[in-house]
Amino acid sequence: MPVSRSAPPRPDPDPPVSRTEQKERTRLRLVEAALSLIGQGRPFSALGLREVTREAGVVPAAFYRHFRDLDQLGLALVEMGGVTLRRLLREARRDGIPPTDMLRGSVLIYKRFVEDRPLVFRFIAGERGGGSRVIREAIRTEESHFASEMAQDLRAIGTLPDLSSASLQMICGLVVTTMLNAASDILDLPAGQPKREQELVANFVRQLRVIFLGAARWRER
Amino acid sequence: MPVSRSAPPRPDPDPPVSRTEQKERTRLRLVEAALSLIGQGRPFSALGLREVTREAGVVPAAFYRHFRDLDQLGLALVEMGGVTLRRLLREARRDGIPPTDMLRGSVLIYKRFVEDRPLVFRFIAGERGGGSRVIREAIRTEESHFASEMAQDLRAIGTLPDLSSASLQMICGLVVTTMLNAASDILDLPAGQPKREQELVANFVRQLRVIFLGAARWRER
DNA sequence: TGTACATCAGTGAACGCGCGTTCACTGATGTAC
DNA sequence: TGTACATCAGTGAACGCGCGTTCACTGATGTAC
Repeated sequence: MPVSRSAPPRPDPDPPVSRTEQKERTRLRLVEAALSLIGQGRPFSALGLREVTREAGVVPAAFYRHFRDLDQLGLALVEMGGVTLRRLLREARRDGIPPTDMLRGSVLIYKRFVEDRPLVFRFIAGERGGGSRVIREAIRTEESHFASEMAQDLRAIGTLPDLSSASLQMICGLVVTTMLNAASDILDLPAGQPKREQELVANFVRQLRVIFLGAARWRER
Repeated sequence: MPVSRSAPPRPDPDPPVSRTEQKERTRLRLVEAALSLIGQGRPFSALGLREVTREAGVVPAAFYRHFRDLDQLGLALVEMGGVTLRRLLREARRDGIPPTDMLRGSVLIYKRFVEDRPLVFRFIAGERGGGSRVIREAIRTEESHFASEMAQDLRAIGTLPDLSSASLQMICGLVVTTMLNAASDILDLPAGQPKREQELVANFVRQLRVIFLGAARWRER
């Protein structure tokens, strides 16, 4: 396919990739290779280094330019999960939540996130209980940060004004585990069962409703 | 150590082990070897067949006399978990629960079970989200049976009489995930931190209280 | 009860294979002058 | 701008090792007569 001789020099047909940039890309490919294998149903804790590099299309030794071992790659995935969750909150805050059905609104935002980055959620929900110790701990930390932020947001919009911060945190913790559990259930559905999926979502909404009903009646001491 | 010559023939010094009996014992040793490795912090999904047989003190090939592969051994562990949970309910039923502080009473029974068979709980809590598909599904099934049974018990003792069976089931589902999550947290505590542990248990009790408060206010439709 | 044969749980050796890690390398990108 | 050298992300080959699985076996338990 001949190219017009008189074409002006395009600024960046193949934009000059700096070394750091190139490195960053490879790193990302490793991370996404791991996610892709998780997506094929393999638990992260059972992945092999060679398996990941193969999927990423690099030679095994290249792995070590980016991570000391698989646990370190796992921690990068935890970090991604944390970023995703924080984006979720930010988006919910920005949109404002329809006060008429705040709960269902939040769940729909959440559902969109889970469907958007299903593999990250599968990773988090999967390794939360069953990964290596260091990864479990990292996920716990991320979860509790998320719960704290959620508690702050609830406080800011004046939900449950009578609760102490500690109680609000405790309740958000409960919400978070319920959320992650729901994600895990939804992701395990065989594709193309919208009926089952709606049921699961409805059940999830009901569970959250129970929690918030209880929270509203909660009395300190 | 000399033995009295006139000792009557003891009935079963080394009781005659039938072949089936012996086989059953070896099978149990395999199962417990897997549990022991889990107890050393390794996720079940990352265990190897040779690793398990080594721990059990048999030759690798012997494994195949008992299980087709590791997944089948995993299913045996799920089964054990189910049995443990059912025992838990039975015991709670038998003891009757002090009506004054039913919730804390139940939690203490639960805590005893978790401490009694920590490895089974670690396995369940760990593979629930992150194991192979077949094991995840088996655990889900076990969980939902447990939730149903719990719902029946609640109905029988007249708790939450106004709720439909579906709602009761939904709420028990929430209770079960909260329970398993608490088990996972408690088991990850470094040993000898009774203070942290009490906190976790207290938090767990509070979360259940919130759920039951909410359940009491729940109105169908 | 005693004997001869069948069963089969567990053995031990062997297999081919993919694993994680190391190493010296190469060649494109970056830097100094 | 041009040149000479430094850096270092990714390569390819090699290593020793433990893996899962197979196989013919052995010897104690079980069964038939």
